[in-house]
Amino acid sequence: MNEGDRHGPLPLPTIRRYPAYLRLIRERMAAGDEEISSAALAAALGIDPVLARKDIAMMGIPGRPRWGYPARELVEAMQRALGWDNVTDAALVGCGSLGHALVGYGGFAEQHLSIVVAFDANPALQGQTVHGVKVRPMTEIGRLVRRLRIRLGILTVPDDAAQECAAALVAAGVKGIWNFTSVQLSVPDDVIVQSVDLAQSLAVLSHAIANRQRSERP
Amino acid sequence: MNEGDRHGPLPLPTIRRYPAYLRLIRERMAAGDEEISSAALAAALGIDPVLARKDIAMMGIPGRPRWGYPARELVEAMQRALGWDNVTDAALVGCGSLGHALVGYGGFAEQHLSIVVAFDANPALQGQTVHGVKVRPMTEIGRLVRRLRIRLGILTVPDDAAQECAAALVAAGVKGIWNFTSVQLSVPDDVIVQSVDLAQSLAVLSHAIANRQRSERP
DNA sequence: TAGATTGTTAATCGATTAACAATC
DNA sequence: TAGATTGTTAATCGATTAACAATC
Repeated sequence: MNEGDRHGPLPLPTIRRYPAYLRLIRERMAAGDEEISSAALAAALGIDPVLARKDIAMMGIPGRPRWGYPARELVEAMQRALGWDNVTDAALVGCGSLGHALVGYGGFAEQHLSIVVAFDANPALQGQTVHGVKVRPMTEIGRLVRRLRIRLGILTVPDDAAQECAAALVAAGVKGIWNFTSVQLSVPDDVIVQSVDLAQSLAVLSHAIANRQRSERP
Repeated sequence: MNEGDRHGPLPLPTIRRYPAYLRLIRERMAAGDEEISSAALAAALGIDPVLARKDIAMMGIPGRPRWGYPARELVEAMQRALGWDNVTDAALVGCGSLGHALVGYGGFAEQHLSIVVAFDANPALQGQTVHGVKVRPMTEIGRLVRRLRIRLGILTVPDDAAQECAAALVAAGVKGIWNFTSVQLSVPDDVIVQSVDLAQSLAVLSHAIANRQRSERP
């Protein structure tokens, strides 16, 4: 069955693989390829080729047996699915070292994400410029986010300020929050929170290391 | 069935929830509580209480009907499962802005992770001190990591240096790599890679935002 | 034609949820 | 005792893998 532009929400694991597919396809296009096989995509991600084909089928892009899939169409469809066909303006709240790192990270351009304002509670930072972005006081979140019609907030404040800042972003009309704190934010149903939890990630790694060691010399 | 100290690898979703459980239990202990119910744990994480009970059953800690689970025992068992009962020394490779942010991040102390050396290819950084950690040239990875018996490497270099640095860490005896690049590292079977992929996380968020918008005004 | 690759349907697997029994 | 909470077994659900047909 070809669902074509069904435009419904896609399975999360599929979505998570799209950026890696995109990276590889762009590389291959730069090298002159116009078509790419599910085997090539799968090899790059370390997954089974059928899985790659399923992920592609979700977008309704047909492939040609013996040739593979049209690279350009794949890129366009994946970018559309991810909302990366337009630039998304974002507001960063919290200009500590992690906030600095995110503003300075060049990789977001590829994902059409652009941090256009930054906020911090520290008066010493206010007015300063971080990688071309001016730091404003927290009290201006409402006014500026609303005026710039920003839909995405990036939260890199200390844990104890997280809920309060999230509320300010939501009140200003943000529709999604990229949460780098370890607080479970409470927001209205129509706002989406995506958390990057370093403790979670580290837990998986250290559990695996600790466990291997135990089984090797018990 | 009570599996007790089975010490086998636990399901990943369970492991990922342990840090959040730990955070809450420590808070409640600080407030004087000595027992905690599965309902309290579940509420803090936004999950079903049975799921919390299953996660606890994995460690073989019995609870008391009408009382809950013994807080201290939970903390000890979870820390043991995560390998957080001892301090883990780590080496950081790549002192760009993200590397700086990680060295400066205070939260790792809670997880008994300690960054004890840092490396960078930039001669201008070498010899400088970042939050008390001296930056060394890349060429010393082998010697120092081996001498300090470091088992965990943190990779925060540009993508094109990632595989090379990973190989150096592995050659020096590292057993796990916390990978902040977007490269799929190839390492021997006995080395574990845990990746923090910001593009993946952002993809989930922007897909959700883009999708809601489409369904609201189609 | 032969062969590589896509596409589809069924089986498996793991995690979560539901239902209910056991216990303090 | 009554009631809250733990503990266990079965059902559901989603994603991946396996098997095989279709197609250029």
